[in-house]
Amino acid sequence: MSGCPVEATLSVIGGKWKIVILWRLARGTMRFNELQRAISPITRKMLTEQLRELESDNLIVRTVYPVVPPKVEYSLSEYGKTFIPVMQSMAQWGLVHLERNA
Amino acid sequence: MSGCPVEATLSVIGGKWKIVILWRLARGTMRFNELQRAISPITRKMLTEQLRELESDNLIVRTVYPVVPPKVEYSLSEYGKTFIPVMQSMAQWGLVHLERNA
DNA sequence: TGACATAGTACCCAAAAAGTAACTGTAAGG
DNA sequence: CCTTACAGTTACTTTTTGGGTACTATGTCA
Repeated sequence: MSGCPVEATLSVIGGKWKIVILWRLARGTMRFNELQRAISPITRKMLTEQLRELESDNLIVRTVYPVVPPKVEYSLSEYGKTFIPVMQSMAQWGLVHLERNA
Repeated sequence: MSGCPVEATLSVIGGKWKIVILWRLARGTMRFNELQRAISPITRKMLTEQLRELESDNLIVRTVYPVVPPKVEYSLSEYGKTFIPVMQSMAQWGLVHLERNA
């Protein structure tokens, strides 16, 4: 919107849960309910919304298996993987921050 | 809250404008109205709130000069400066993202 | 026959975040 | 004497966000 790179990043990961979701998926593919349990107390509604947005930004890939009960897997796209270094630098700083405020 | 380093980082910079403010201050000290003009359309209220929170997290320093009209300067604290690399990696990724979606 | 599991959607309401407008004090400049 | 500048604060309204509940489909298991 503004052309500022930092704001561009924020617009993609601005959602309350997006980075947490991406951070989980960085460790590997997960199913919907798996994500929900991992990130609790996120609600199904919020999880769905955030996943849809991440998908439309091409950061994650949604794979539906036509089975019953339904099976849907989420994973980072190749593009989404380019975001891992950013999250790593966040994690590193967060670690220091946690120690500092311990 | 959760002990997750990424979430810890998010809790500090979660405000809508915080990173933008920090990113500005990374280039140097700024006065209140200077910041407001630079970050428009942020409102005075929001700017005040975000600055106060950043200050109480010790990321920025507020310096008041007892003159009329008032003069208040904001700058990154030493601790705040440790966040610059994180913002740089965000900016880098944002640049690629902007090009990709150009 | 009936419950269970998965991955959602639809709708309504409450809470939180953000915006708006008016007000503060004081000195300088016209 | 009236206006402008700065750096806010306060009260009120609006918008956005998030939560709760109920509902969907259908194959398997008991």
